[in-house]
Amino acid sequence: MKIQHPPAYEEKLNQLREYLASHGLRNTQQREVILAEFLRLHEHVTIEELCDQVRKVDPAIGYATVYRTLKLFTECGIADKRDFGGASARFESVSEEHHDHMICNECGEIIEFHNEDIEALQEEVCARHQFTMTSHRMELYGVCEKCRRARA
Amino acid sequence: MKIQHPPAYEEKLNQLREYLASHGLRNTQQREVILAEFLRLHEHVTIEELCDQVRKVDPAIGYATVYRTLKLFTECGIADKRDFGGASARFESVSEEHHDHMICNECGEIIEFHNEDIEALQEEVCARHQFTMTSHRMELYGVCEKCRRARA
DNA sequence: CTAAATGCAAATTGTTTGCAGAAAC
DNA sequence: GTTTCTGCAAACAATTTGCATTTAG
Repeated sequence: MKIQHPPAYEEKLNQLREYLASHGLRNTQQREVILAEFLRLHEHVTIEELCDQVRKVDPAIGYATVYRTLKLFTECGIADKRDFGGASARFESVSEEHHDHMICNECGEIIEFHNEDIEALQEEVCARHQFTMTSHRMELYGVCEKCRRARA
Repeated sequence: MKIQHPPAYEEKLNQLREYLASHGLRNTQQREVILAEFLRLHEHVTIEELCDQVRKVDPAIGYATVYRTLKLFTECGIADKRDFGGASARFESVSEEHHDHMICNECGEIIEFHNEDIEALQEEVCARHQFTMTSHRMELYGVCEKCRRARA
């Protein structure tokens, strides 16, 4: 049985292997499984969600390994740790195009968006404060269209 | 000995009392102490920082009470829970003028700013997605002027 | 009086770590 | 072979909760 890999898998796997090689670290089955399932899952995954998914492929993989592996992914630029108020942190895969989030307070839906004008203004604000920005996050909280309708 | 109260204390205390009254809750000494010290402390306080401060006034007040009280403050619109990556959450007092934050990755300094143009664009983005925004947060991470100089 | 609030300690939850055995290189 | 990695369980840290006691209304 041939395993179906998610779209960017090969590319990210190479990225991972390069990082491991150049840091004297080793590649393992677990890391490949976690990478595949991480990429397969919809964005903004919780460790717990990811763990559940990973265990469908290999039930022996433990929480600690998933935590350690996601930390590794973050270091090598594959994943990004995000944190929307909820109890546990969320991770998403790093993509070329940066985006921000709208979060529905009612159903929890997360909508991504990107706005070049806002980004430009952020740069401007930083320049004014002599601040060298390396990253940013913006989250808009509220009620999504669906929930607003459901209310009425 | 007359206790010196922080600036907005009377106003916020009224706000608190109104909320308590209208919800069948009771006002207590502890709540007033915590309110006073919360307002006195610089913004973006950790529960632990606040607890230490509160205990200078009344050493018997416990962590649990501070936690419970800040949750209460959040509900009645006096405090706002923020969360910049660090281990524990931070609270700041709700002020009329909304602001966002720049956080220095090196020294941890938190700089506040406000930009009307960005706010307007956020509204625009929401409108486009039929999203009803109730609040938002924006954080710019990077290196502040002081640290950048220290590097060179 | 009565219901709500407090303080304590124990419980929970998310995350990290130490260590013996397993797996990469 | 040697060193890193894994899985487990124990350790940790932040936060919450149960309960007997105190206190506000």
